[in-house]
Order: sequence, then C-alpha cells, then structure tokens
Amino acid sequence: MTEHKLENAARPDVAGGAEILGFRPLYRQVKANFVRRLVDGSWAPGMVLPSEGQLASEVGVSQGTVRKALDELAAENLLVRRQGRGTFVAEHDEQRILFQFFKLVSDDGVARFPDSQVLDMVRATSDSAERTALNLAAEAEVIRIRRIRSLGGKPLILETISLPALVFTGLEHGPVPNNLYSLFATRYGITIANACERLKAVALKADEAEHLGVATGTPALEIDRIALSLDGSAVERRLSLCLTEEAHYQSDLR
Amino acid sequence: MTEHKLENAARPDVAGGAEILGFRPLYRQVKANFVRRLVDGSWAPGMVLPSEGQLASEVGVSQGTVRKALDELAAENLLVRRQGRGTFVAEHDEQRILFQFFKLVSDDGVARFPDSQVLDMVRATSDSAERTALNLAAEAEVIRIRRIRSLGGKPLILETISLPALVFTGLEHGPVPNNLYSLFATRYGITIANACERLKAVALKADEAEHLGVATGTPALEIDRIALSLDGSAVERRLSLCLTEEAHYQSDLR
DNA sequence: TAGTGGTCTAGACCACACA
DNA sequence: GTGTGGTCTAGACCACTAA
Repeated sequence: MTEHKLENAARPDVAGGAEILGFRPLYRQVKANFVRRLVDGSWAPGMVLPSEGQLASEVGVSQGTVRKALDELAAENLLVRRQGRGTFVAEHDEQRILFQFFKLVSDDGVARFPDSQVLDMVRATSDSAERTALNLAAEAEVIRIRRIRSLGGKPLILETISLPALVFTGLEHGPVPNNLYSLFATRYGITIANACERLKAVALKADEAEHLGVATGTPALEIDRIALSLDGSAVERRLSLCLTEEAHYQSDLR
Repeated sequence: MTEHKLENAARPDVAGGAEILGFRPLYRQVKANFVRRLVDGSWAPGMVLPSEGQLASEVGVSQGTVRKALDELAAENLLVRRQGRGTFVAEHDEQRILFQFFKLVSDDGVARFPDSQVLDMVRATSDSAERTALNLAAEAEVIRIRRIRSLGGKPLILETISLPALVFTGLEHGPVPNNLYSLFATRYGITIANACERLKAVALKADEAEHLGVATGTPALEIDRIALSLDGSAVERRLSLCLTEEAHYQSDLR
C-alpha cells in the first residue's frame, strides 16, 4: 500500500508545528496531501476516489475535515463530486475544456468546439516572450505549433502554441490532437489546472490575415494565455488571434 | 422589530413543502432570506450583521446552517467576513470595483482606477441594442452617458453607459461620479451583484478615434457589459472602447 | 438494499480584533 | 477579557445511484 501521510503525526499544527508559518488548518493539509496524489498520478483522471469515510480514517481526521478538503478541490474543478455515486478525478474532456478554458463563443450563443488544422510544428530556441511566459532559461528550446481553428469550416483563430521541449519530449514527432490538454494528461501526466489570459485588440499582419482569409489590418482579438499545471508551474503559452465578426469572448464577473 | 421569516415554520422542506420543486436545503432558504434583506435594504452596504449565533436563533436553525448561508454569500462578494470582527455587507468602494469589475490593467501590471470626463449625458428613446440588453419595452427611455476614462492623463477608454430612465429617475440632472456603482447603491438602493461582458476587436470610427486621440481605424477592444442587480435584473449596459497599446484585459480561468 | 455524497445539528476549542 | 468568525469533531438523517 502506498504511503500518504500528513505533515506530522495526528494533529500537526495543534500539537505544535506551525509556529512560524502561522496557522495552517488541518483541512488544508489534507487538501495538500490530496493534491500531491493528483500530481504524482496515484489519483489519475477519471478515477473514483475512496469514500469520505475511508479517506478520513486513512489520514486520521474526521469525515467533515476530509469533506472540506474535497469540496475545495471540487470548487477548483480538480475533482467532480456526484451524490450517490462518488468523487471522481476531473478529466480534460471536450465539455470541460469548452466550459473552463474556451471563452470564444459564437454570437448566436451556441458554444462549440472548433476543429483545428496544423500549419507547422517545429522545435526551436525560445524567444524572449516565451522564456518570460514559461520561466525558461536562456537558450532553452520550445516546441512551437501553429494551427488554424475553424467553426463550421470558417477560419476563426490563428493559434501559436509554445511548449517547453524538455517537458514535452518527443511531442514534435507525431500527430497533434485537437484536444491538447487531454494529451498532456494521458501522455505526460500533466494536468492543466488553470490559466490566465491577457487580451488585446491588434491589427492583423499580412501573413496572419492571409491564413485567416481576411484583409491585412483587420482588427483581431489577441489572447495571450499562460496555462499552469497542478503544481503551479507554467507549462504552455498559447497566443491566439481571433476574428470577432461573428463571435465574441465571454467573460463573467461575479 | 422587523419580521424575517423563512418559507414556513420550523423545518419547511423536511416537514413537507418541497414535493414539486425538488429538495431545497435549509441553508438555501436561509440564504434567500438573507438576500431579501439585502435587496430591501434592511441590510445596507457597510453594515455589520448580527453574529452567527444571533442569526441562528432568529431564524430558528443551527449556527452551522447560518454559517453555510453566509459563506455562500461571502463567496459571491455580497458579504465580507472578517475573523474576530464580524460579517459586513459589501460596499462598492474603489477597491472592490477594481478587483471585481475592472479588468483592464496596465501592461506593467499595476491596476489603477482611471478618472473620467463626461462628454455628454442625455435622456432619449432606447435603441434596439439597449432594449435587448436591459429588457426594456419598445419606446422605453434610457439615460445615456458618454465619457472618456484616462490613466495618467492618457485617454484609454470611450465609455457609453445606458441606464433605464424609469429606474434611475433624475440621474440626468446632477453630476456623474467616477464610481457610478456606489451612486446606484446610495441613491437608488441598487446593488450591482455581477456582470457579464462580451469582448470583440473593432476598428475605431472617425469620431470615436478623435475622442481617444488616435487615428481612424485603430484597433480597439470593445467591451459590451450588462450589469445585473442583486435580484438578477439587468440595470446597466456599458459599451467600452479600449485602447490596448499599453494595457490589456485580464481574464483568469480557474 | 447498500453505499455514496449532502444536510443539519450540537458542542468544543482555536485564532483574531478590540477595548 | 470578551466576542467574533474559523476549525474540528461526532453522529443522525436525507437524497441519490446502482445493483
């Protein structure tokens, strides 16, 4: 049986162990413990977790404390809880991507997943923007993928994806699936947990415009995404140029 | 003393009252009760709420149930909880607006609140876009405000705000503060709870460009915001044209 | 019918703010 | 010190799912 211990014995912080770092609630430690299992792959996407009671006795806390840890992970979309069935490790299926990461929606309100057509894929020395985005050392190499994404046969997005070559070894040989994040998970054990995007309006350059079948200078929405893995490290930079004649970026402020 | 009752007596749903609508947890009813107090103004922005224990005995449930309702409201930014001090009704101060509603950030990463200069303010018949956004009847009137928002003296945003004239009576006479949402709350008792934004890239028209001091055709980020009040009704439409040479729209995907 | 997550309760204790 | 929210526990019962 695999070992999954908390920081200390029974009640680490209460029994003295958190003098400097301040107070660290038990359920946070339990949560960190669970995140570790997600990172190291002992809890893989799609799996059913043990029941709350089992987990509770395993880590030596009450069921309510386990519940609070699981609830937070579910709120972060890392787990999915279903009453009567169990708690599952979230998968990067199209539905989740569409819901969580794909904010470009057709103006008629229907959210669809675009298909993609790869233009080129190279392994090259990173440029400075890539190094900043991905926290790379000078001279580090990246795998660079360019593709066109279309909705209903109409080119909509010109996408440039940069990945650290050291992490995604061998990716440049082989096909590029439409759903990259699913590949990251299955082939490299890397879960994309969240991302931040910076949006600007830009005028398309000649070559960009040509790929999208519009005139040079056409305004486009530039989305500069940095995707973070479960452990918080930047693992993907994705620069998208989007036509917004018949689509828009949906942002909900709560 | 004001009356603040739950739907039924002690345990409405458990004691039979939720046959058709399905199950409605007690803490949701408590939450709805609390939202009502926020809407009708008996809990006004800035106020301290009674303690959890007091609320619990008032509505006749356990402290844990009240806690769960309060926690959800805090998660929705309607309340602010501070350990050792109490639970407060959220205010629309600059900090909150900056954090919750203002997503345009200078590229250097410093988030600042822009000043604004009103171009004009009229009361007029709504156009069709405004009627759709605000759910207005044909011929309904709106108050329309146009203003320039600047950061460090540099024009950044051309903003057109449309408000239902029937709701914001008399607003067109009188000064327009920089922080409109605070005015909505204090003068009209309307709390902006959340908003949704649709973003596009557009080319500036001649008059728009002139106001912003750039060339006609310059690409701009168009933000079409619909702001909803606590009760879920659309109370503001705000169309912003933003220059994104030195700023960007920050969107975090979790 | 058995097992899971979801709700509700009651009580103890901890961390924090303020007078 | 006193009062607040925050954590942790234990146990009962409810709602949902699947066998």
